[in-house]
Formats: sequence, structure tokens, C-alpha cells
Amino acid sequence: MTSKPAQTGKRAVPERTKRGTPATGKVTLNDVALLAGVDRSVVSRVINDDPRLSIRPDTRKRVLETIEKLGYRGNAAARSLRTARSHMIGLLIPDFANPVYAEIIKGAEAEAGNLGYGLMTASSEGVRQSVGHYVELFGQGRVDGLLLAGEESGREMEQLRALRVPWLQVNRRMGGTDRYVVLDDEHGSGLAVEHLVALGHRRIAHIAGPETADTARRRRMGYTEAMSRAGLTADPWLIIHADYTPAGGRAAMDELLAAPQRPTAVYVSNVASAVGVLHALHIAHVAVPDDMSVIAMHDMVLADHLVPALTTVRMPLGELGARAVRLMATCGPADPIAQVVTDPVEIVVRASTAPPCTDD
Amino acid sequence: MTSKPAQTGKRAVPERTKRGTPATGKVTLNDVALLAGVDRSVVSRVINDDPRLSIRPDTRKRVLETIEKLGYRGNAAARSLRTARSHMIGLLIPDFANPVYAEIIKGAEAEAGNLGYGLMTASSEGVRQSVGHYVELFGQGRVDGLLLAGEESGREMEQLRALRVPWLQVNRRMGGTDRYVVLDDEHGSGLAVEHLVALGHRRIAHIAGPETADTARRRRMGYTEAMSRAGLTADPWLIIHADYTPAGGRAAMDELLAAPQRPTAVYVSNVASAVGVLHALHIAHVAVPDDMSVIAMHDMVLADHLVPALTTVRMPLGELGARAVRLMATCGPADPIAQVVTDPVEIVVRASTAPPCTDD
DNA sequence: CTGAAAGCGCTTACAG
DNA sequence: CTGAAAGCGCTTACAG
Repeated sequence: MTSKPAQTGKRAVPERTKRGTPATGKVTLNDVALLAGVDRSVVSRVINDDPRLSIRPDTRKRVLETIEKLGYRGNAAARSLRTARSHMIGLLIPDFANPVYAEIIKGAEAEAGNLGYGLMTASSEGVRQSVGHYVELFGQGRVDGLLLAGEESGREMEQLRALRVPWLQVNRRMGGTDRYVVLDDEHGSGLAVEHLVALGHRRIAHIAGPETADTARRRRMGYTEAMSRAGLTADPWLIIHADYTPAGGRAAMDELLAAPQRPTAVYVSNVASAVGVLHALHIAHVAVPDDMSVIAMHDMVLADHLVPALTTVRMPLGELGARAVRLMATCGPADPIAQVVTDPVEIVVRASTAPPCTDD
Repeated sequence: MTSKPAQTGKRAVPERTKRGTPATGKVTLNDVALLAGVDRSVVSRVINDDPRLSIRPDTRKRVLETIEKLGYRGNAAARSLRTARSHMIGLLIPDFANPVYAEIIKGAEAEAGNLGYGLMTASSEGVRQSVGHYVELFGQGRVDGLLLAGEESGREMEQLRALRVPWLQVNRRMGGTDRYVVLDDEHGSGLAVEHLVALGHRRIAHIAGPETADTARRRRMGYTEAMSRAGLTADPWLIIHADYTPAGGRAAMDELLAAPQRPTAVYVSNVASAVGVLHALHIAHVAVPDDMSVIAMHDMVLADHLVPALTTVRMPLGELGARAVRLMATCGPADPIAQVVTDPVEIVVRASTAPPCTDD
């Protein structure tokens, strides 16, 4: 007679999961239930704080103690399979080397931890190199949601959409979507211009980001509007578009220095570009801030140690990352999300800005 | 009579996974099998290229086409649960703002992609803030292995060990372990010193990393040995320990400038510190490279744009990250791994090094 | 107050 | 050459 497989916990196991190897320490719900003398469904409900569970205090205590004693850790895969949620959030950034994203990641990571989520950060660059692209990484239910801080091409957005994973744009709003969270770039830009105006500058240039970038557009608008408010004209030759990189900033500054009428101050839309701007001025023997004031969007530790120390606009980048995670974790996949993080924006005055030379 | 649940694909499904909602597009192996007219085990084996499967070419073709047609993506949780592998690798770094780690992450990410793994990067900082610490993030079978590039405290290593996840130290070897992959820091340091010696410097200082850091120790050793080889003495006052941060480098340089006999050159063990070193020299009106040559460990885009552009030692940081992932993916959890990535180490000469002033 | 059962979507040894 | 079955470790509606 073929005996039915013996009861709970004694069922046949595939070779690779051999029991009796306590070294591996694979403790399951069943092990806990067996030792605590209850059903595994009870253990599960204790762990998940099921409000519909009524249980005697001492039974609960016994279960909890057994979990502790065996060092039980729930299996993420089993739980994901059952609940169809991974408790992971993906974050796609353009480049790990850009310190702006480091701030966003930090905020996102901390908030994810608080909400019991894991954060899986990848760079567009890295993903592009890999074989399966987004599919391997973010498809297959690996993440519950995807935060997009990168510059995805149309084809890439297509691929992402095919994954059918809820997504949210961070720090940009492309393609007329209603799923984004951004900073108040216009306001920040306005403050930068106002700082320079207050110092007495009138010919203020703007090294803007790439023309295609949404952030660049918003910062440029903030700049032109603040110029108008101050009764100054933002002549087209005062605005140069450049990549958000040191090399981009350097080239833009060179161009600005070659202009017929030199500005006395420049507002750079990105701190990475500003590094290149300072370098270009150094090479051209233009003294900062005596002959040229420089202020840049985004404050970083680095700014304090550049030569000279860089005046910046501090934006709540960490809060942006945190907010994005929170929204992703709490909103439905199709809820419209259109948020602007405004809170602490301030000018951090350092050595790179001063009144213009009087003999100008 | 209670009819047995109808066959494959028609079993009762829990409410949340309602079929007939093609919008959600939850396509399973069963759906593919049904449409292709084969068993789902066949589909599985086709997907996984099971060598023990013999199948008619046209059947295989039909299966593949159906997968394509339905846009089937395997469910990661189900696969993980069944195979007890997550195909995820965790990477723990100290700080996203440190550009050195950006390079390591990039290399690791690319290699993970090539091997079909996902990379889950977290910072020690961020993890410490979160509620469940490592357990939530890396426990529960979420990752197959853990790459440790951070500075974990003893208590944290304890926690990590309790997770029973295979781990590998990256860029450091702490606690007499035989699971690490590092760079040839000694060799790189030697090259830095040799570069300065070749320029004619004899009083060469070293701003070393934190005394507790393994990398700092190896770089300092490379420095002292190269000094000896050149017949120079590495006097104790020439060596200052500092954090791997701009602030650390700045304080160390200030200390060096206050010394009775000033060095003519300094080898800084980290590019972040070097930023602070250049700043300190600027403040003190010490001309670089005329009055002080500066060379730093680790090449970054930033180095090219500092004032002045910084001479560096380029180390294979990306390859370090890639190697770590490869080892983690291919080695057994207890195999001894003690590797040194030596390959392309070279001096990148920029504007911060020159022969010493002759009137010195 | 607690237990038994079904099933999430896969993989794999085995049967035919 | 292909199919049927068992089971990975959970959760949850339901029964008692």
C-alpha cells in the first residue's frame, strides 16, 4: 500500500533542499509551527499582525519566542509569489558618477528602508550594456514600481511600458505624463538670479542644461523670469546650453568669454558643469569672484572645497527621492501624481560670488 | 458529487489575480502552454534550454512564437522559490557620494547584467537608518550573495553573518578572511611616488587614509617601500592620516603646511581628499605645482577639471566591481577567494605635478 | 480561538 | 518526444 506522504513538515523534498543540514539554517514557517505546536497559518498571521486573528496572549508569545529561537526569516520569494508584491522599488538614474543622483538615492534609500521596501538602483548606462536590458532587471515582478530619474529614449520608454510596471518620473516630466514628482526649479533659479542682482550684477549669463532636458527648461524659465522682474534683459547670447558635465560647463564658459560683451556673473544650472566653469575661468585667468561671479544649482559637499568655494542653491534632493518612494509605495498604479517638492530651498553663499568690479 | 477541479489553467484563482483582465497582462507559463498546445513543463524546458529535452524543431518554434506573441515574462518570485536562487547580488557601499564607489558600481552593474543578475546597491549609511537593517534588505533570500565594499562595524558583520548569505569583501580585507578581492594598492602607490621622484622631489609627504582602513594601510606601505627603494626616508611627520573626504584632506594639508620643514610634493591616498588638499593650498597661497606637487590615488572625470587639473593614479575600479560580481556568481559560498586585480594601473599626468622649485 | 486546504507560477525527476 | 505530478514556502478565505 502506498502510504500517503506523512504530514506537515515531513513531505518529500527535492534533493537540493536536503533537511538535516542545520548549517544552511533554512528555517521555514512549518518548522516554527511544529515547534510552537500551532498551525503554520497561525504563525503567518502572528507575523503579519493579522487584525482578524484572535489568539491567546500566551500562544502568541510562544510563537514569537519560537521565531526568535529558530532565527526564522520569512522567504521573500514565497511571499512575493503568494501576494504578487515584491516590496522592492526600482530606481533608474543616468549615471552614478553624478553627485546630484547620489543625494536622490540617499533620500530614496532611507525612505524605502522606513517603509519596509528594498531599493534597486540601476543606471541607464549600465542597463543599456546588459543583455536583457530592462526586462531581466525590472520585469518579471522583481519590483513593484519603477522610479525614473534618467533620460530614457523613446524606444526605452517603450520597453519600460511593455513591462507593465507602475512607474513615476523623478525630477523630470516628459511626454505630457501625470506621473511625476519634481523640484521647484523655477523658484530655485529665481533665487540664484536675485542673489546676483542683489550684489549689483546686471549682465548675468546662464549656462543652461541640455535643450532637451525638462529640468534645464524649467531652470532657464526661472532665470528669464527673474531677469525680467529685476528689469534686466536676458539677451539670447547670455544663455548657453551645455551638458550637465564638467566638460560641458567648460566649453560653455569658453564660449561666454569669447562673447563681445562679457557678463559679470553666471548662473550655472548644475554643479557638475560649474566645476568645468571654474576650470575654464582659471585657465583664462579670469578671477573668481573679482572678475566673474559664479553660482550653481544644487549644493554638494564638493562645492565647499572647490577653488574658490562655490556659492550654490540648495534644493531638497533627498526629500525628492524620499517623496518619490513614498508615492510609489502608497499610490495606485494609475493614480495621477503631479507633485512639486518645494520645501527647503536656500542660497548657500560661499566665495564664488561678490559685487561686480566697479571699473566695469 | 464534488467535481475535481478542472484541469490545467482552469483551477480556482484567488480574487486578486482575476483572469480575463488582459489589461494587467499577467501571462503565465500555463497560458503559453495552452496556446502552444504543449505541457507547461515543455515550455519551461525550452525557456531554460534544458539539454535533456529533445523536442521537434517545429514544436520548439511554436513554443517560442507563442512566448513572443503573448509577451510572456517568467515570474521571478516563482522561479526563486522553486530554485532557491534569486539571481540578485547585493552590493553594500559606504556612501553614494564618493565617486570611487560610482566606478565600482558601474563595473559591477555591467557584469551583473551580462551574467543575468540584478544588482541591489545599498549604502551602509542608508541601511543603518532603516528599521530592519540588513535583514529586511538582504535576508530572506533576496540576494544570492553580498558584496561588501563598506566599513562594517563588528556588530554589523555579526548581523550580516546571521543572514547566512554568502559574502565577499571588495577593495578591503578585514578580519583575516579568505573571501576578498582587492586592487594592487601597493603597486599603485609605488608608481605615484616614483612619478614624484622622477620629477626630482625628495621631500615627499603622504596623506594617508584612516588608520583603520585596510586600503590606507596598503597604500601607506606602498609609499614607504617606494621611498626606501628611492633611497629616501619616509619620516613619520611626512605621513598624516585623514578621512577619505575633502574635509579630511584639507585638515591634513593644513597640518603639513605647518610643519617645520615643508615637503615639495604630496601623494594623497584618495581623490576626494585631494579636492580638500587643493583647496587648502589655494587658501594658503601655495602655488600648485610650482610650490607643491600633488598626486592622488584614483582617477575620476572630476580630476580633469579641478584647479589645477589633478595628476592621478588610475586603478581598475570598474574591473574590481566586475570581478567581484563574477566571483560571487560563480564560486561556492565557502570557496576561498583571495584575488588581486592588477591589470591596468597607470599615472595620468595633469597639471598638479612638476619638478620642485630649484631655489628650494 | 485554531486548523485544513488551496493555490501563487514555476522546475524537475520520472513515467511512458 | 511529451505529459503528469509534486513541491518550493508562503497567505488567506473558510470551516469549525
